[in-house]
Amino acid sequence: MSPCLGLTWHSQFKALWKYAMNLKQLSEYLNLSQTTVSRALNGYPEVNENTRTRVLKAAQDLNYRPNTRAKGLATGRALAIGHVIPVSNQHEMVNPVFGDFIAGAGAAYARAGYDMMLTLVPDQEEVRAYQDIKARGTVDGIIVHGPIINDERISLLSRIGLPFVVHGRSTDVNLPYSWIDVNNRGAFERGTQFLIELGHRKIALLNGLEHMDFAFRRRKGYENALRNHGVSIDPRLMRSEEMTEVYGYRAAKEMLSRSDAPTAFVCSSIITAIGVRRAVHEAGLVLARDVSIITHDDALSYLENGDDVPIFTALRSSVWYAGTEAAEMLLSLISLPSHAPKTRLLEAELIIGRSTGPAAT
Amino acid sequence: MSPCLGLTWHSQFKALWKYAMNLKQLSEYLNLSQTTVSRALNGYPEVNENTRTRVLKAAQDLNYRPNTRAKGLATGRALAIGHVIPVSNQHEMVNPVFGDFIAGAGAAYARAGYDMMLTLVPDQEEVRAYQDIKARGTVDGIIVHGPIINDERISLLSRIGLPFVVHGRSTDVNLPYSWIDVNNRGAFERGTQFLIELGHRKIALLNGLEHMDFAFRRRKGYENALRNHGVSIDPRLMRSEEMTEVYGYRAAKEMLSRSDAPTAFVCSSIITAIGVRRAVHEAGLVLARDVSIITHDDALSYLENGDDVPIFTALRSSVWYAGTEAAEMLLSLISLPSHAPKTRLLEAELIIGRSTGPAAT
DNA sequence: GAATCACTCCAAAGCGCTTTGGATATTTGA
DNA sequence: TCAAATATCCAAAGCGCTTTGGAGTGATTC
Repeated sequence: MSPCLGLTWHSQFKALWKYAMNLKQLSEYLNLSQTTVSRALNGYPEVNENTRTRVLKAAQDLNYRPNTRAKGLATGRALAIGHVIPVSNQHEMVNPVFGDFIAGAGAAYARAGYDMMLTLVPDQEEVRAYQDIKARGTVDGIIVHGPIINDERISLLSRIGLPFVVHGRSTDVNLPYSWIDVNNRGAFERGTQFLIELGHRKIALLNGLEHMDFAFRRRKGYENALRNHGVSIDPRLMRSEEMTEVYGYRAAKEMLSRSDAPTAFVCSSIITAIGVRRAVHEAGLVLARDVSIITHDDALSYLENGDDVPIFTALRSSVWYAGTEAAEMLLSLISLPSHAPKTRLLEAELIIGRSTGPAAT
Repeated sequence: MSPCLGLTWHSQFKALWKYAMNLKQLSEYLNLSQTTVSRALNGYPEVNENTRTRVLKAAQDLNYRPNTRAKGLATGRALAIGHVIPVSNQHEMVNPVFGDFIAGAGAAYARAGYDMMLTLVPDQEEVRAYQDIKARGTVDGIIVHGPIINDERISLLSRIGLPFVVHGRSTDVNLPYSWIDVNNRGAFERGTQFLIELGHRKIALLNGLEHMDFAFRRRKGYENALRNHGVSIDPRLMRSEEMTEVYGYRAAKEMLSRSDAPTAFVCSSIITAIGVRRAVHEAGLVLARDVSIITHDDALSYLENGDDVPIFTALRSSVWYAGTEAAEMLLSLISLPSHAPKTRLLEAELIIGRSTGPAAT
């Protein structure tokens, strides 16, 4: 049954390593019980240090790793975090923000030995999807993306008892819950005020979809600034759409063709701002002189806002950083489930770039 | 032990649903064996149709879902696909292409009942990471992203025996393996030729990092076209970097300031092309008239290349589509492991937009 | 009327791990 | 010197599921 020559075993297993080895094989190879090997690997104290090093070396040599599913079954934990991305069926769009956020979070998970699971969920099926995730037990907690106003997912998840952290917040939800968010209202109020102080009065807002909470708050900030300075709020200068380049272009083109064209634009995304810039150029106007643009900037790695001198004057907040922070909040929430919800409000920096200037008189 | 009133049980379980219920409970509730319930749920024939509908209804009502880990342990399959994204440590950049690809793949997985796992891997640790994934058995197969020239991951994965599909190919790897790729060489040859036919002779290439296989092939295509038309290949007109906006801007700005400035640019990404456009404007030049741009376009949802009339003349190939196709290839590879590797070469469309025109004479 | 068959259903083993509750040496204390 | 404490190790149960190998009905066949 068990050949005595370690070497024989060794080479035998070595040859077999493509068919992942298990604890039983490893313990037979070591002439130890599975219990002891398991304890040695997991750092329990009741195992001789010599034995432990022997076990660790063998595990290393034979390329052993515990099977995730089995470990999960036995411990009741999945060692995985889920990211649930709502997908509108009409347009299966993936906000580029998402990639950077995930990259940040992924780094944190890797440090903690957690896996990351992605689930795309059509928005009609959300309730089912979350129940599903909970019941199937594939993850220990989830990050909620793209919260809308009064997002029912929050009460659902609290009811279900699945730890979660929201990237963003949800206006009108009164339950306590964990979130990390940028101060969107404050940022847009500041940005709009900055334009007003430059003398602009006709300031357009090219916002994201306003059932999304972040966009709703941004509009509030924009409106606050206008109100505080006695500038009238003109619905004709406000748009709310998916934040594409073409959207920025079209909206700006249309507005700039009016007799009472706006002299400044506040954009919710650098991509939209790029669209606005295109319209500005096409209209034969000059940025910062004829038309000013200020935009939110998520500091995406592929859309850096210039180098030394920023292209756009911007409200900057790194979404990559938000990702790592959200991940760490969730991990600590999972390890200390009794604790109260954590919240974190990030401030956006106002970066002065080359897209703003005093209003033409 | 078992109260007779179905109602009692029902409400009892209903109250408990936040603590996911299991097969044993469900079968006790139904007064059936676990075997029968399992078979009923999984569509095996040896179960009465009445029983089956009764089981299905109860499962639905009590919100039962089989535990993924347990199911995986029992079946030996993970019902999950892994996506491994190499991350250079210096710059943790996430190519925006990735989001769209994932979205496409995710749709396919959802249809097939598979989960999606993401792993970010620092490129020094790749070998370990893949062995890890195999040994831990968390996924049934993986999608390999961002292949470089002579990518060692391919032979590693074949050796390990983990089904995989590469998004892209790897020059100099001679093993058979499954991949889906765009005809990058052909596309860039066509695009460059298009510019030559418009009379351009000084054509710059703003490529991605050329250790990446796609970028290497694109350069080959570009060079082929120049050679075929007797245009000399000028290293001073060729750049190879991470495809950001700032890269396009800087490179174009520098080149346009020369006495023998290029009259056309071939870009590897629409984002880089946007940077070039910025430099062109800033130099007081007019697109299509003074300087032409042709770019690869991955048809990203947030970076649509205009609407009716494309902004850029482009070589278009939807990465979202590539994602769904890759996913389906992998799924079929997993279900029929004996089959030979599948390969799929997608052609990029040449889209004529408003960024190209005849060379100024 | 016994044997065969199709139809339903079930008990129990097993997937690979952790962990409980000892068992067996080895030291220690008085 | 013997009991008690300590240090190591182990057998076996259990996590929630699938699946093997029957068992128990009636209905059908000869």
